[in-house]
Amino acid sequence: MSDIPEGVIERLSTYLNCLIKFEQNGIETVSSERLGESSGVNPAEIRRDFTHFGTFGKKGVGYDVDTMIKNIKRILGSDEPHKIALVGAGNLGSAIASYEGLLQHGFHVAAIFDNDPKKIGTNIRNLEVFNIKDLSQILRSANITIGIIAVPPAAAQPVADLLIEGNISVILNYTPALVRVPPGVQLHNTDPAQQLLHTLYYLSANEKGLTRRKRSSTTGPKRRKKT
Amino acid sequence: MSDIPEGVIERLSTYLNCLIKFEQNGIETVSSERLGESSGVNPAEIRRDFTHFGTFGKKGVGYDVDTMIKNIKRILGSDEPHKIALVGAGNLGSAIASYEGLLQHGFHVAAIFDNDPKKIGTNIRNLEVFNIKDLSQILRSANITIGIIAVPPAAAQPVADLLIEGNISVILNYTPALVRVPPGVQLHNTDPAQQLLHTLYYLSANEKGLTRRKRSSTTGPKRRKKT
DNA sequence: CTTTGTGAATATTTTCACAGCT
DNA sequence: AGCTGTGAAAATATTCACAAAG
Repeated sequence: MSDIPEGVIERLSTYLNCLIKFEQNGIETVSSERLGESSGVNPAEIRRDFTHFGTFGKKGVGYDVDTMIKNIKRILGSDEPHKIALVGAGNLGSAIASYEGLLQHGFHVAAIFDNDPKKIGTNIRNLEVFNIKDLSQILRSANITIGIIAVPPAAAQPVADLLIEGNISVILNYTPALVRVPPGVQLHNTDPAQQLLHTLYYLSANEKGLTRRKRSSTTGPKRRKKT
Repeated sequence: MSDIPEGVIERLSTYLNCLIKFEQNGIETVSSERLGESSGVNPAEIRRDFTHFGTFGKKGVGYDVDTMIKNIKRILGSDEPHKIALVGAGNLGSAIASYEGLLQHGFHVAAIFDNDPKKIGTNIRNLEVFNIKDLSQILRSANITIGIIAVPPAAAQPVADLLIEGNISVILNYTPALVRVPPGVQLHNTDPAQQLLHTLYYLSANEKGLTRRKRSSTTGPKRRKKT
């Protein structure tokens, strides 16, 4: 039965962002066309995406913004809070710990780890920095399922191994290092260089006078023009 | 003639990363099968991806790692250096300025900007922090084409507007704010929350006992199992 | 014998276009 | 009138399978 394309899931979070924007502007109802404009996705595709999970719209009217936000959150699982272990208390780690976007979506940095004795025991955003030696143990006892690696690249794999030992489900790797994980663990690499590499291709195509364009969003929904 | 699928371009940078790893390990030749193992892409697809740009392999042998790295870099355009304007000299900005991965791929932070008088004039990584008021002007005179937004969310759109005024081609937005850009500017949102949202779906699917798995890489190559 | 490059076959995703509901 | 939900069509992408090349 249910085999939902990955693209659908990715677009869902794009829709969610747009819907939240609509909500903030006091808009209570949107048509797939309106949502299409703001998300850059074809309206028919939006409607079909939704039908994978049920029928949410009112014919002749559209979708209720509030309800749809709740629906998508429930589908994705962001209607419940999720705990994050943040490894690395440097600049990047501090930035992530203070990141508003995470809280807004129910993500909660539950513990910060580092191996630097000068940092261990200090506080970042009201959270004590723990010794990385205790990572696996704390992970298990606090039932944390998401880990963010924000350490120097050389330490990425050892940290990943500790997270895995602690029974992590999702790893966000902010390091340029290639990290290996066993099946069953979701790895997401978030390397600015990698992201920029794609765009370069389209950049040089433009300079050569070819037309090539890309709308975008995080971990981008794929978009190309029809014939 | 040339309409190269976006997926191909994305996979290219994945291959590049794998090839660089091979190179570091002293491996001089790879077959599409080997590259497939390490990148998680079907060997036939890799071969077809390459044929979009020419024929690079030796039958019975495979691909020369070194040559292939050069080829992909040339195709993407990362064989030449690219200048970046970094906006925001806080924790995140500092982390990005020190990011090794950027340099490795020929990206070079050419100027840092902030609006905080306490930060303007200080140095990060040997780079003076400039007043954001001068952003557009410096952008144009230094011919900088890539901008990274690492400021508080509320400032994201105004900063984007300044970048656009400075004739930017690519914007990497590290803010959870939705940023609007005119056609002709490539926008990439890099919001950890957004990235985590996708993974949640697969997480809860697992908890429900369904099998659902995802290999990954930055701005993920799509992978699903065949019938 | 190994591995590429590619026509042909499959599979998947996107889009059209419209019946049907409000 | 206005917009959803969806069969059917079109467009894309992936994979097979094998001839040709070293």
